[in-house]
Amino acid sequence: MKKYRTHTCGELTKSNKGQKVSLSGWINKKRDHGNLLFLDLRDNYGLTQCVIDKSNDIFKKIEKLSLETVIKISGLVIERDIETINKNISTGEIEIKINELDILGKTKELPMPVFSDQEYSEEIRLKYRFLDLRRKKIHENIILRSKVIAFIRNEMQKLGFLEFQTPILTSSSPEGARDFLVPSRLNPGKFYALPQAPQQFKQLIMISGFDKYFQIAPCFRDEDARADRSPGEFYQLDVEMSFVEQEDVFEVIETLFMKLFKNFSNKKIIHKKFPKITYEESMLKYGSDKPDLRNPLEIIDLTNIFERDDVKFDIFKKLVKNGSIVRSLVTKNTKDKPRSFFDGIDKWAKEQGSSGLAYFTFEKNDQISAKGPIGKFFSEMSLMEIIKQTNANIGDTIFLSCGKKSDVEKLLSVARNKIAEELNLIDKDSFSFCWVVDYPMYEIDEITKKIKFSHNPFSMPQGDINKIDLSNPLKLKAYQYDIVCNGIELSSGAIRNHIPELMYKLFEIAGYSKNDVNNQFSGMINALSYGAPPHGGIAPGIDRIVMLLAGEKNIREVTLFPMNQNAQDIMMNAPSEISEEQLKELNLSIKKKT
RNA sequence: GGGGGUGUAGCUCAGUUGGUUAGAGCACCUGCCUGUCACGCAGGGGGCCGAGGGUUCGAGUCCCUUCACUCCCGCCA
Repeated sequence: MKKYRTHTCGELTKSNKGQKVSLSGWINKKRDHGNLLFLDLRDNYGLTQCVIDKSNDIFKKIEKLSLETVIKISGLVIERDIETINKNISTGEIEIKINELDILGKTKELPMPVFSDQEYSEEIRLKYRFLDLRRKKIHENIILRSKVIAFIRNEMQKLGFLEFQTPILTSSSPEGARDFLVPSRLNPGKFYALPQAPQQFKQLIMISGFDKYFQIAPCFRDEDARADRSPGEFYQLDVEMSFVEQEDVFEVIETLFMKLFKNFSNKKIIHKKFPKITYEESMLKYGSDKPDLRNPLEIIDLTNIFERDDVKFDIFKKLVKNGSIVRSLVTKNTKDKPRSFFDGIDKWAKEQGSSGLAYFTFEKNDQISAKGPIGKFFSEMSLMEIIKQTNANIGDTIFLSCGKKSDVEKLLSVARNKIAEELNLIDKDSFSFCWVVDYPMYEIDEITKKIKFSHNPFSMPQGDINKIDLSNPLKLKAYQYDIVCNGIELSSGAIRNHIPELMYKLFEIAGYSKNDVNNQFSGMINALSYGAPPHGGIAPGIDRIVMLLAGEKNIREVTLFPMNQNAQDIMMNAPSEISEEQLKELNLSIKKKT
């Protein structure tokens, strides 16, 4: 017989009736009736009710045990009377009549309860993460994460992909996020960088002839946190394929995601074939390159309306004359919504740092008119034109934002979500995937006004490779794509540029000389010169996939040991100071704060 | 770097217009209780009201500064 247990706490049923068993686990809950005591024992697998009465000598000892003590109990499996069966747990038909007890691990008074539905502050949860992780919901999330990763590995292998590990200590690269740096002892004054993604390595794997690669890859970026973004580290399903075009990558990912989401969730997947939306269209209709397609609202440009003489709304007209744009959102049949609803939206918009959202509702008595604070500024003809352009009906409301293009996009993008939430337009029981394609190769840096890569500098520009027109770089599109689900960006990817001469030209536009490229991407550019296959890939975020499947809004709910917003691990006390010896060995000195 | 929210018992929270000795539930301790499954009942211990300064006869409450956590913006090829 095993030392600690014959069964787990989740497996005994009435078919085990009469057996002498041993269970080990945590005391989840005690119900002490004075002469009779119930004790719920918990382990990874479930709960089992154990019972003891005062006729047993160890009754007094058990009474004194506090919750979360780890014990081993032995006793007989008893079938419960029908009226005392607990249907909520798998072992609810039976209980164990305790006759032996071993205390395996004592506990101090708990800083946070384990068995409770209450919510706790992040601080206490992260500090005592090992207690937090005993709680049901997050415990199950972490198990789900394990199963999702196992499933992905299995599917990828079935699709013919090979899993490889790439270096964790690598070189810093100039593009992209801030690097985490590691000083080199053997090379004083020099630093390794932790990979932001195995980008160059996965391309090198293709050039090495392995054809199809994947990895559950840790990625490190020293950027500020968000609810859906851990500070420090996260995991990607890193994928790269040789001799492929964009569509080949899409096919693999769609196959995998359909299976994955069907297997781990009951929510419906709205599109069997994921729709493709161009970057330009997405920015116009949704104000964002990660649209939530569960949301039926779409943004429509109405700048032209404010160039008409029969529209008297001078604030917008003046702005439009100076180059501003006007875009709108239409809500269906909202004429009976109280004034407080509309003013609430406007107030909210102002809180977002904008100048607010103007609005009016279409009415019809003798003629079409607009009701609302700015309604009087519009002639009937202009209203009819708005109705034509927006497909609105009488009774619908139109919200207007005016300003600089990027500001209008940003505001209406969040307003779209806000208004849809308020009107309950989003089907929370579904997944809506889409591809965002045709990203521009370059964009203007708003601060330096210089041309820079808008995404990945290694992407292949669209068009015939041999005669790509580089004279107007801002018009150049790349084979660069994102996959989005429910407004969450899961991944971006690209067909890579495998032609060194073309790469030099593209880098030159972004201000890198041939020498810069040779120095900063030496490994890659060198390898591309020795026979590189056309290749491309993608890297979906594992944490965000699990978040979606678990129905969580915060990435820490699916991460075992996350850091807090200031990138500290308050349980392990990281980051921490290091000794003088260590500094000396690394040739470093710390500047004292002034 | 900027903006919002929060901070009161081990935990989750209440605390009126500034006014007696700062409360509740859970947890902990003591007692009672043989069918509970969020067991019940009675009692008890536990507070630098995040910190510092100010206004006031009097501050958990008002003002200023500051710290921590969190959400958002910037940032995230």
